[in-house]
Amino acid sequence: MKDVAARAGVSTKTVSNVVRGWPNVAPATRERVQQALTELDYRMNRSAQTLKSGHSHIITLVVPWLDSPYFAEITTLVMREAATLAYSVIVEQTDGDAARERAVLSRLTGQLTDGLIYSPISLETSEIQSALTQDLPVVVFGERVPFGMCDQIVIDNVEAARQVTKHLISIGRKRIAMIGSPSAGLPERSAAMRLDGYVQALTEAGLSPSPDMQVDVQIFSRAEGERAMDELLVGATRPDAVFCASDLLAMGALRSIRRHGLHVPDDIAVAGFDDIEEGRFSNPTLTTIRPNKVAIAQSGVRSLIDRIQWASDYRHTSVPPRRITPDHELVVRESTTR
Amino acid sequence: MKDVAARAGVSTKTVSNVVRGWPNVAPATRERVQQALTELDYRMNRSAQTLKSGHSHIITLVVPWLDSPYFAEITTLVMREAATLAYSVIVEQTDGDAARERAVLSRLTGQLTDGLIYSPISLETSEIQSALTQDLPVVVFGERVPFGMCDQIVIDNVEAARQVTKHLISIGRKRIAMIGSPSAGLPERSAAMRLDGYVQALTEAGLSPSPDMQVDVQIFSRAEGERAMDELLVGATRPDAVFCASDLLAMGALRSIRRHGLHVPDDIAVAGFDDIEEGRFSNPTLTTIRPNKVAIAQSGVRSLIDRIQWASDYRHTSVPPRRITPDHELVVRESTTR
DNA sequence: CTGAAAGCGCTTACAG
DNA sequence: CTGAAAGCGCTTACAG
Repeated sequence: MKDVAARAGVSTKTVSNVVRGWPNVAPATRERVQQALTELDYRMNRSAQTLKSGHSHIITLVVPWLDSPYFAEITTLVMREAATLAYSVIVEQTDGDAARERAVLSRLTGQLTDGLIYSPISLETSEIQSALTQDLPVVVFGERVPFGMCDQIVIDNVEAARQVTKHLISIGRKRIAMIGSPSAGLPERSAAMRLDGYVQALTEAGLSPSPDMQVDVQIFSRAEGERAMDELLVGATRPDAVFCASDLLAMGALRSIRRHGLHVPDDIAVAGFDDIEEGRFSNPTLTTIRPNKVAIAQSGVRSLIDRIQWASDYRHTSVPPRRITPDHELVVRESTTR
Repeated sequence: MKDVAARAGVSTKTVSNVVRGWPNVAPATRERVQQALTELDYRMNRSAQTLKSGHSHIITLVVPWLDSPYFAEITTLVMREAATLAYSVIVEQTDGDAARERAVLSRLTGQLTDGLIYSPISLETSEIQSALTQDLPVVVFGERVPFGMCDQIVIDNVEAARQVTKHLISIGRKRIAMIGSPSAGLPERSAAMRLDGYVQALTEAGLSPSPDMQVDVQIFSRAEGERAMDELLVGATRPDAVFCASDLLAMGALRSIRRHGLHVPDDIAVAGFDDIEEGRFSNPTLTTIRPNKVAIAQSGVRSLIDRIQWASDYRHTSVPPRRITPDHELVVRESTTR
């Protein structure tokens, strides 16, 4: 930058003004500086800019598993939205493990990141709370924190689960199981919400929820879905429908049912949750809940960047935490249609 | 750091020595500094460190699509390996679009990244070459650059395609089609390599490759796989086997075949490439080539970090480009087994 | 509209 | 083993 200034015969202040597109530079000066810039093939040193300005234009996205299709899709959309706002994205993976969720939080201040989009699975509210006192802007995806603690983006899991269960009832099923109820190994709050919605729908329809028909899992994976369905199929009463708390679980369930020589949906109807692309091509295609992932990603990124910019402009004032609830819809496919 | 130094009664040099774990600090001094560090809850300012040292400990991974299962799996593994070496990963997505692949390359110098793992799809060799003159360490995944241009990680696509095609021949198939041959819309070099291997295997077995049996695609997606299979099924001769250049294409092909009321593998055997987890649960499960993804990710990250450290230690010498070829294996599943 | 100068928080030869 | 000091490359009040 000093070289550019010398060549253009101005101070570095003016070069900086031109580079950053400030308006009050005389056209002739701007011209001269522009030329020097291109002649010297000037590239801004971002670490110097970051040091001085306090902003890296990098945000960090913390996800439990990037190779889970749902999170891969969300991550893609987050990156797309961040890119349009000129931010880069560092991705961190925790495997949903409490220790690693904690580690990521603890070593964040002073890192090269302006803020955090965080999808906790295992970490307790209190720990998240204390991490929030570092004055790094944070937006949380999901149900893991209570309302009012920080900005959060979360769909109405109870209502969505209720809808899909009602759909299973509406096609005449009576013995409706659920795979993916919460467990010690899976503290994910959304599992509990989805169980709530499922129980509500059954109760409203006069069907009594039975613990025998609810199988918990360690993780939302195909393998766990298959194992859980196996368990249901050796049980006393065979279900005629299964609501899976995620599409990945449903994929495993489909495989188990097939292995047992049964047919979907004739013998057992199957529904999932997430609307991953895989479910639009599986055999049979999968009925599911489609959360508005574009809205989730966009509102997450925008809330975060809002807060980053607000924090730097008005350090003294504070904005109350916001909660954004993207919409969702039931998508009916072959797995619940004759 | 100044505050810490004051509190411990030492210079910032000594604090820096302690923080960075340098050996030559007197135990008593170290002790005092450590205490001051914790009392003040000191966090290193990474942007200052980056500015001064020239290293951000961030690497950038450029992928065409993060929501493609293959790349999601690779990205996960890259991040895991980077984390063990204390590097963070910025992920950039290009959609396989030449303009965006170019953009990512052009705005890299001076960015907060120490190096690049790059998976080009569309960009011409010459353009990649010129970008390589920026002295940022780069490792390329895939076939897009000629040997010797830079470090690259690539499996033997020809041999792998040959193997899978030979397998289809070995189960008695005669009319073996291929989905995913290269096209203008899909300049991906690995598609060409896989076509080569397929043609070689047919020729060796005395079967003559026919252009009618090779359908190109715009992108390795489920939707394109379905479309391509539809095309094959309305053709003059119905294939009795299909080699798909990726598992995602195969997923689409399976759906098309099912829609046409045909059976896999009895009517048509199907094989893919990549071994994404989806193919271990699909109906039927999918025969495929399993590239050693752990090896790909690990050798990519290690080569890059090697080069980053080498570059800073011995600016004057140069290391010749390396080419690493991770192994692969054929995995036979239901889609090619009666 | 433009310049001179301080300073962001580190690292690192150079002395001692 | 430790300190004083320069400097990485920017940004930004403050003058003029």
